[in-house]
Amino acid sequence: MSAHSKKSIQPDISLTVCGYSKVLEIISNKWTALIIYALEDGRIRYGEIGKRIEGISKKMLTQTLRQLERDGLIRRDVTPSIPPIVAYSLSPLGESLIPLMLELKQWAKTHYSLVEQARAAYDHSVSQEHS
Amino acid sequence: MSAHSKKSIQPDISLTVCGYSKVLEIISNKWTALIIYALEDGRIRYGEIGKRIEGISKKMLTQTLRQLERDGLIRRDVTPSIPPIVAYSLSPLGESLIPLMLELKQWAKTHYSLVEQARAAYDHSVSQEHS
DNA sequence: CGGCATCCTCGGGGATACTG
DNA sequence: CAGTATCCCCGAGGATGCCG
Repeated sequence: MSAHSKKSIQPDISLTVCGYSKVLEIISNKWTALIIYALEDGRIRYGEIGKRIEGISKKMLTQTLRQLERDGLIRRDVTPSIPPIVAYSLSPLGESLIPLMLELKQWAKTHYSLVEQARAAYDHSVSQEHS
Repeated sequence: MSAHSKKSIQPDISLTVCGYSKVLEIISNKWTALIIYALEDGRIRYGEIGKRIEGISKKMLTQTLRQLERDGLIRRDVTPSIPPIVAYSLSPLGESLIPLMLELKQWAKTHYSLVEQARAAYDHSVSQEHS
């Protein structure tokens, strides 16, 4: 290969390799961030999470919790009473995400209004040129 | 409201309000992080981005670039020659994301192997209990 | 209470072809 | 070169119902 040396550029950025994407793959599901947020305060029961997060269904709550558990970010403790009590809490690995998440929130606090301005300006200029 | 004070819990975590989610909504599209990564080195042409990112189609490249532009994170400079030259670069707002992204990468570097271990352990224990 | 099983919809995103 | 325009498919995720 490359018998002719036109200096062909090889891909050097890949979804499965890029560190950015690997973390986002973990925390960017629709409800993941919300659940982590709910768990920040400490140990909390299944039902309580559902009540605190607006609009989440039991299906997605369970599914997202399972994923987080599988990734080792949260712990699931079952008290086998009737009815059962199931409480979730962040694992040490999960807690290591908190500083990261706080900076996400901080960025939003200081920059999100600029994003909204940019969107408004962009949409306006686009609608103008189509008139 | 709350005529009866059973201390009914109100949702206090919302997709549209949570700072975590607002940032993730911006940077968590499939190709967004990769493109930001490609732009970190500085001004770069459309075609070059496509060549550097493995597996991206022209459609998704254009579409993701448009979103980033709309959000004010990147700038698009056109030199109207034939053929045209279009170069993209991070805006100041986009550059403000870089420290955040670096920490995402750093977290992956130090913790991702633990996530993989947790996944393997979880999958193993699940397959065990179904035998 | 804390799930799991189903069904269904909607849109993200891939493949391909055309264009100024 | 730097895009549009179409068609199409698959899977995330919502709604609903049943269960130990």
